[in-house]
Amino acid sequence: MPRPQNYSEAEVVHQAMHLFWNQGYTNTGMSQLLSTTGLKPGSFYNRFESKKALFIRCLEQYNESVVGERVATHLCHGEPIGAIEGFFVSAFEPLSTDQLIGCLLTNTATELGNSDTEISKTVWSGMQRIHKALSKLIQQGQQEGAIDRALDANNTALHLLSCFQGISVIGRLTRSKPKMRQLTQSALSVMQPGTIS
Amino acid sequence: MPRPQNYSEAEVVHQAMHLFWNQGYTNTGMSQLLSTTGLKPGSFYNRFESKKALFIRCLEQYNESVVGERVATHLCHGEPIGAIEGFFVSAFEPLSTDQLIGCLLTNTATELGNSDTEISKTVWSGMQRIHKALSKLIQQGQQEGAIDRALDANNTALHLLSCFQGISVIGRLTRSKPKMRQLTQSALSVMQPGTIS
DNA sequence: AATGTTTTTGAATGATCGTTCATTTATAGT
DNA sequence: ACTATAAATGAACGATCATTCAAAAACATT
Repeated sequence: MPRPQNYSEAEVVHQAMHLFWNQGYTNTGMSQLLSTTGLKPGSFYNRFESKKALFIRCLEQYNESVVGERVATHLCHGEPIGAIEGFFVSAFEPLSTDQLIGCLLTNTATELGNSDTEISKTVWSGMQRIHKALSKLIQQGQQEGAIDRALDANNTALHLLSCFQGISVIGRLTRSKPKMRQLTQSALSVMQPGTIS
Repeated sequence: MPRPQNYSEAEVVHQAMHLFWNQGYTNTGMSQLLSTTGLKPGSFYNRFESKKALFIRCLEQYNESVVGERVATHLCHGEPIGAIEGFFVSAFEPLSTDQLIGCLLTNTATELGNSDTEISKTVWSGMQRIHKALSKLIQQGQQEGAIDRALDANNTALHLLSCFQGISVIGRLTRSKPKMRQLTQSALSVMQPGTIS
């Protein structure tokens, strides 16, 4: 009976996510959001409560697809240190043009982490996802003997998460892949007492 | 002969810098800039070319006063590792209410590093200041034997700079001083083969 | 006092911000 | 065909954005 919806909601969220990823929340206007997705204002507000509500959906989608995908691909099997390296590389040297360089969570944390608690919570939950997977992998590596047992797994995972944010910042600024590669190695070196950068 | 200027240009830049530091460039509007500084539009544009021009002056001021001050205070004398720790602490546990938590350069890098090359250059020059001071201090520590001679000083300095950015991101998001403290220790641990976090 | 110079003032600019709403359109069931 | 339902459409909203400009005001010099 009703008129059918002529767009894919998932596709809209996907496209909006990439705009926000590239430009940030405030620097992405409704006009660009509408022109990119092809939606008209009425359709948009019929489906999404507001620009902010869409943004939070994009963050959730990012946590599920981008973060979730990366975690599942790199942090759930294989030799721990190599796995973590793969995780970093996937973020800073993306193979698919669909994946942008750097991290939406990093950008959002600095843009809005100071002012919007709802958004901050969503960003932090995504980061915790990474933290948990890293911590688990480190513990596993310690059991296998690949990682120094004297390290605190949670602290080390937090450190790696923080390094990830740092590389994301440097990468966004310089776009230097050599730097990002070098920084990844430095980040990993905390787990490898023998290795020197 | 001319009518005298009834405000301090340095004070205006100082106040604007703190607004940008807190809220970011895009999220700080001219109306707030004017009400905080007490300037009227005409006076503002008589003195500063544009909002962006003022922002760049704020970045330069930040590089000179905040970064320069921190570098001079913490990274130019004393025992190297303790000095670097002091540098981190000063940024994440500021004593003066005049210093905000985190780093304007970090926030600006993620907000505009992707889109504005002039701003990016100014941000990067501030970061290079930190990098150079760190590198010099590391080399000094290596000569004194306090830091492992096998480390590459430039790479290690870049790593510390990146850690600094990462802590700034995590700090802005969580405001957790224990986390920032722990992360500082983890960052320093690369230079201390014996120490374990 | 009158003059010249520069600043201050504050109203006003056009553009864009995010959002609303009345209307039209497309479908499935009667 | 007609009806009921929900979506699509696009003009329009008030608010705020950064910026401009003509007029008034304050000083040092003459």
